[in-house]
Amino acid sequence: MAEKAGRSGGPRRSIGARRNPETEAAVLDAAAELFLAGGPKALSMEAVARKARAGKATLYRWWPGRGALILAVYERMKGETAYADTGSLRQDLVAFLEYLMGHWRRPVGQLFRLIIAEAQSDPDMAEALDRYRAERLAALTAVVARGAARGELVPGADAEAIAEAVIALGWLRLLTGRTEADCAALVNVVLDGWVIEGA
Amino acid sequence: MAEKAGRSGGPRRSIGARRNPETEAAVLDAAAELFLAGGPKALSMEAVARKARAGKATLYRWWPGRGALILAVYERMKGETAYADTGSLRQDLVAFLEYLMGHWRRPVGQLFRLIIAEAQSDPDMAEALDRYRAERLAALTAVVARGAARGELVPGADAEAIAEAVIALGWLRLLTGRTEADCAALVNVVLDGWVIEGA
DNA sequence: ATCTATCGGAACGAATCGTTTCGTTTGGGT
DNA sequence: ACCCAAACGAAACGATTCGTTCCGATAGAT
Repeated sequence: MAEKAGRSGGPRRSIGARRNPETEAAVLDAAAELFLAGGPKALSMEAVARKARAGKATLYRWWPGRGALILAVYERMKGETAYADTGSLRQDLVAFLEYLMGHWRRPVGQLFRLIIAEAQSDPDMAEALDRYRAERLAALTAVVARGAARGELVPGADAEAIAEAVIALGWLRLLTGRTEADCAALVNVVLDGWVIEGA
Repeated sequence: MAEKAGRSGGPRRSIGARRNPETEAAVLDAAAELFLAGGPKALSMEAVARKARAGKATLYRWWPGRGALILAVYERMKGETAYADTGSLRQDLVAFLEYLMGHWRRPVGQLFRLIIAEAQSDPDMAEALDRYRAERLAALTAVVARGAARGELVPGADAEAIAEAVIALGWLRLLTGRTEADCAALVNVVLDGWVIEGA
């Protein structure tokens, strides 16, 4: 279960007046394993410290609280998001949504659900989530704008609004546990008003 | 602060082998006041029992846990949802979304955010939320279908998908603290693909 | 009159939180 | 080469919450 210290069986010691990477890794490993095994409430500072064989003082030295630790685990788990460029806006959006849904069917989806949940009461988490959301919205807006530049959309279409609607559907499906979806149909609802069918 | 017992200053006693409505009211009042004053984490079973001058055993007798208590408070705070019938589907949806957003700008919106958050880790809460969401989705789907029956939509339009998209935008805005929105624009993004403009 | 379910109150053990203290380890500044 | 500062694990602290379990008192139901 990788509950032992970094290398050998002995406990990790200080490596001097600087942060010990083994400790950081052990803590993040422990947090991820606890979350995957027991869900959100299993991820407590106490439990993480125990499993990682780290002192609580060490945890609070590097992560201000549970929220920061969750974010750190997420940053470590999430991969790069791919934004396809198929030449067709519709296909690009379907590919994005299918990637997103597939991604969220994995443990990282549960973690993202937890982040959204925590953000409803933790201001720091809310701010981090908002940054992340804005970043994703900007990237997807660029995809839509690219399609518009190719002349795929009627004039006056609001690229950001379209991107936000796609993201909104993704969030709703994630939060209500319905990530098995017909992504093409979901995209159609949003997009059909704006595409030039003949194109 | 209405922390005293129901009528006079004396503590509430049992009124016999049946539930005391004053106790129920005092508990729900206390829970609502604690939430409004101190946010989600202020609403603990302990604090509610203290403020309501009720025994914890009494709380757990009537509400299995924090989740059930939150739901009870929400049921008491939420009003009837109005579904306008203006004769125009677009106006109906805009009216719905404006009502929803206006509603959510009030404390009940914070409470609904909390319910969504708790539902991410509490199965009972998730089930209650899903029932509520399905109910709202059905009602809004009926509004869309009514418009379709009036011939406002192109044939083949998926009323439920359109309704879900509108709801998804509402949720995203609520969860990210952006309930001040141009509801007409939000509706347009979803609806423009399906309306028959000439109608 | 007895039964029974409720009420407030108190206490319980367990768990978590966030902080603090302690002794040890070791790199980096002087 | 020496010593200080910082990181480390471990343990303990008081406070809070949880969910349960007793208790004596109350008063409708039978």
